[in-house]
Amino acid sequence: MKWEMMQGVRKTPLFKSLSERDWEDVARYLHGHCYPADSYLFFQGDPPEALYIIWSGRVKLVRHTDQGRDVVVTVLGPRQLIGEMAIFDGRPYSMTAVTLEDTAVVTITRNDLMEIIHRYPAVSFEVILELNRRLRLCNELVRSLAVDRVEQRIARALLRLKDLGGAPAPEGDGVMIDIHLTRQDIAEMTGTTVETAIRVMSRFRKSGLTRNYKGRTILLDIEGLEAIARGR
Amino acid sequence: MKWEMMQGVRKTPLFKSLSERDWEDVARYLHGHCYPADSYLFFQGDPPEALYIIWSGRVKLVRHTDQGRDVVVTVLGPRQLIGEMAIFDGRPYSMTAVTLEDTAVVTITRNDLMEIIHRYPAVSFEVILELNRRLRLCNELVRSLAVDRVEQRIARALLRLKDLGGAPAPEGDGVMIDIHLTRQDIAEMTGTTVETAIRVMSRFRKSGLTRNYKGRTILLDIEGLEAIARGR
DNA sequence: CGTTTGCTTGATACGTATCAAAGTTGGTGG
DNA sequence: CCACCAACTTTGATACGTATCAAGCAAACG
Repeated sequence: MKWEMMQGVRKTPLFKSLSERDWEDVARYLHGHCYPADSYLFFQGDPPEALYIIWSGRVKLVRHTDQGRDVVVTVLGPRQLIGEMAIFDGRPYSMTAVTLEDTAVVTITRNDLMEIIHRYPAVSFEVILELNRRLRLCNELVRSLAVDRVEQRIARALLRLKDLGGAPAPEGDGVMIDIHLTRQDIAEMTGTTVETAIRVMSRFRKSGLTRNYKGRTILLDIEGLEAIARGR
Repeated sequence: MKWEMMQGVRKTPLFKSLSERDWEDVARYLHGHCYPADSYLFFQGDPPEALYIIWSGRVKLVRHTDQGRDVVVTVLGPRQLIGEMAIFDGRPYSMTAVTLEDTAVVTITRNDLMEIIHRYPAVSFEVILELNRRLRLCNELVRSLAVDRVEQRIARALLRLKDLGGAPAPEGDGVMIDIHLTRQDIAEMTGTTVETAIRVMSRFRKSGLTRNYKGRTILLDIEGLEAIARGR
């Protein structure tokens, strides 16, 4: 595995508190992999094999339902973990992980991770913090789905995506969400249908809140979107 | 604190793997408290003081929104933890905890718990498993809110409540949900309004799926409810 | 008791899903 | 370079589920 990649992983919250010596021990368990866009890291229902740490690229986590409709629970980027849940309790992955772009990851097998956790309490504590973070985000999502209208939920989703994949807009001003997402993805993130997502998005565009640029969305009026996210 | 209470807490997943000696050490940090029905353990926004372990009774966790509407994220019963999230990352409680009945709890202050976690890795691992469980439930809730109709969500909620507070029906057959919940609570659990919750509940009753008994709900046709929960 | 709290029903309005069809874009191979 | 195909986007018409508003009723309670 490339050296820079190792250094990146070493600075991950999960491992940052390890001493140099302990880190060298842990590093032996790491493996590097690359995936092209639109490939699957694992499927919902698969037995948990490994923990993934994203090095570069983005991955979406999709929850499938009995009858067709999917829910995109979250999109993850560099330094974030995938598959922790299944790893710890040993039950099958509860979602499918799909790359949105070319993606490089570092993996640790379930057995190795378990060993690491029991050997290094500091890692264990970081895991607790990470699960906590996820739980807070998830609760927020529940609240939003329960009480907000589609318009608010989409505004919220855009703002969240800006934090994850925001970059200065390539021309003019605003912040570009540099992640390839279809309207279908946005619909599935916000629990609505493609058509409704499209209608809302173009309403945003016509109001000057956003702009499109080569398939990406540029946020022009963050405050305006925040006002909508809060409910007008 | 009463001895039987201590024994109960000792058998909690969190502590069950401790040796007798370690347990005696940990037990010094525990405190017992009692609350009448409809009282508050803490409010959303309060700084995190303590972890609560329910000894008897039920507690609901409510998330307040900026403009009035609330969401009941979950209902918890004996042996379950409350407040872990806030404890670990130190941020304010993200929800309000309200007792639904007379409730006895055991508490551990934040500082003490942190110390315990760092001293006993086994406890730490149990915490990870518990957060995991919560996260899975939360994701399931997200999926349900995103794609299911109110009828399905309420059916699901009833089935979940049965697992939490189910008891053989006192007369006739069926399973009684022995938790005092208003229609308002059910509405807030499923992200709908009182009126709609009432309409759905009485439709269930008229179809012979449920029955009312002194303010409690008795589930008569579990399979029928499961069919609705899966979407007809 | 009167008052509060929770339950119930009905009429109406609005948001969103659904179905249908056409326009747009990007990529592939001839 | 163009033609073509598939995937994605867009718009419109309509139907349905649910929220909202309004009012009456029952049970619990101080």
